[in-house]
Parts: sequence; C-alpha cells; structure tokens
Amino acid sequence: MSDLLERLRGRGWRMTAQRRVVAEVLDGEHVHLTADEVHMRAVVKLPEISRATVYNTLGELVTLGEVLEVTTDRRAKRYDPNAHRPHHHLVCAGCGQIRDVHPSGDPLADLPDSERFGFKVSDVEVTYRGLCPTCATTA
Amino acid sequence: MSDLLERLRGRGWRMTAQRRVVAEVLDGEHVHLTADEVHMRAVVKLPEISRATVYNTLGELVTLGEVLEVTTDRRAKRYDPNAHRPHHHLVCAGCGQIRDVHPSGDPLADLPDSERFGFKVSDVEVTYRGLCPTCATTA
DNA sequence: ACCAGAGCTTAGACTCTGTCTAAGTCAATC
DNA sequence: GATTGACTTAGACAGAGTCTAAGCTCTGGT
Repeated sequence: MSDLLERLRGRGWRMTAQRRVVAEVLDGEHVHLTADEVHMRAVVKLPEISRATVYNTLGELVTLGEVLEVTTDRRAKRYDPNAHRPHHHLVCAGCGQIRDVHPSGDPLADLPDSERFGFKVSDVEVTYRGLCPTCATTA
Repeated sequence: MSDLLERLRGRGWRMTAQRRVVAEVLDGEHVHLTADEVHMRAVVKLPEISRATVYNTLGELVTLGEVLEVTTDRRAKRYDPNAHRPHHHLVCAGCGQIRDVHPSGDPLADLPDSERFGFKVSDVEVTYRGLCPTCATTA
C-alpha cells in the first residue's frame, strides 16, 4: 500500500490534497476503520475535507481494488487496506474489533456442485465471531 | 418451526395477535424476508400492526434463537426461519436472492489457534457470492 | 368474573449511514 | 497563464432501524 499514490496516479487519478490524505490515513494504521473514522482522522490533517469526499474516495479505492469493504454488522461499513492478501475476519461480539485471519482450507472447494443451484460462485467471505480476551473476562 | 408458538409460550411469552402473525409469516414461506417485507405480509393479516412491533418481535425471535439474522449487504437485514439446521448462504450479486447451502467441512476447525488471538471463537458465518443462472445469462 | 399492573403495541420522532445535488474550486493540459 | 472538466463542498435527502411516551391488553390473583 506504500506506493498506492503512484499506482493511483498511473490510473489517471487527479491527485488532490483530499485524496492524498485519505490514502495516508488508510496507509497509516493497519486497522479496520469506518468511513466516519477515516473522516475524523483526515480532518486532523486537512480540516476542510468533507464527509462526501471521504465517501467518494473510499468508494473509488474499493472499485480500484486497493481497499476492501467489510460488513460485519448493520452499523458502518469498514475499510480494510489489506486488499492484496486474501484473508477473512474475526469479529469481537463485545467491542466490535476486527482482526484479519488466515484459515487453512478453502471454503470455496467445500461447496459441492449440488449445493450451487447453477450459480456461478466467485467469492466467499468468512466471518468468525467470538469474544476478544478483554471482553471475555469482563462479560 | 411448526410448534413455534408452543415453544414461545413455554418461554413465558405473552401471546398476542401481533406476535402470532409475525410467527405465521416466517413460518409460511421459507424465504429470507426483510423486516419490512415481514411487516407488509403481517399487515395483510392484521392491518393495525406497527413497524416497531415487527422489529421488536423479530429481535426477540433472534434472541431466543428461533430465527437467524442474515446480513448480506448494506441494505436491510434478512430473517431466516431455518435456525435449527446449521447452514450458510449463497447470495446472487445481481438480484440479491439468497439460498441456504450446506458446505462440507467445518470452517471453525480450519482456524488454527495461532490465528485466534486469544478470542473465544463461537461462530462462523460463510457467505458465498456469485450470479444466479438468470443473472449470469443476462449480464 | 373482575382487577391490577406488567408487558406489549402504537405513532411518530429521532439517529445513524450513506447518497445526491448544485454550485464553486482546482489540477492538469495546452 | 488560461481553460476546462474533474473534484470538492455543504447541506438536503433517503433508508433502515431504534427510541419514547402514551395507551392497550393479556394473564394471574382475588
């Protein structure tokens, strides 16, 4: 993700301060931020950046495959900068934190033809749920 | 799900016309309805039933483990009456239809301890995405 | 059968995410 | 440096879901 700006420029992106800031925020911490959290962090670096621009930019990054959208609950979408290494997610039911995980085995291969109903299956998403160490002891 | 009302009464549920209607709607068709669709179908049988009651009742059914919440996109949650048989979901990226599927293999077993970060992992949710036969030919 | 009151239901206001719009601004090219 | 279309902005809007305050009603006790 370090040469992200280069890659984006190569794809014909007009390079603006706003887009640079959003990219930097995602590049900075390797966590799963909501659009709003990205916005809050972006505002620190560029106070006049608007919510709409953050949404737009995140959407573009997703379309370009540079960032992944993660939907673990009905609350906000989260954005995962780790788009270039396939992985799944482990979510804490208590505090909502998300970790990337790499299970062995291929769930796609585990779906027999008879269970595909003629679908062209292209993707699997696996979400593990549980309690993180902190929430497990508190609860 | 046929003796659902019995079970609910056994758990101390006060039996009201509204709850009966919501349970009947879920019992009726084995599809994955949104809360709003449940409401629309419920209104046919009991015109004065309110949206809030449908939401409340669905929430209670989920808490009791009689119904599963399915979140496949950023749109509405869907409710799956098939809560007593473990299964996963296959979602069409085109039209959004959902089918229950039963993969072989256990994704929970595929998550090594080293990838659990001390979490007490209790549940996995697998969502296959693809195109249904109709959408695959149209697209 | 009747009463009391906890529990349920209601309408509508509210919140939270996210999208859209119209007007203004600016990066990249000439 | 001027031009222009892409980008950004503020704020209005929309969809899904939650909350609240007031009123009803189911159920258990008399």
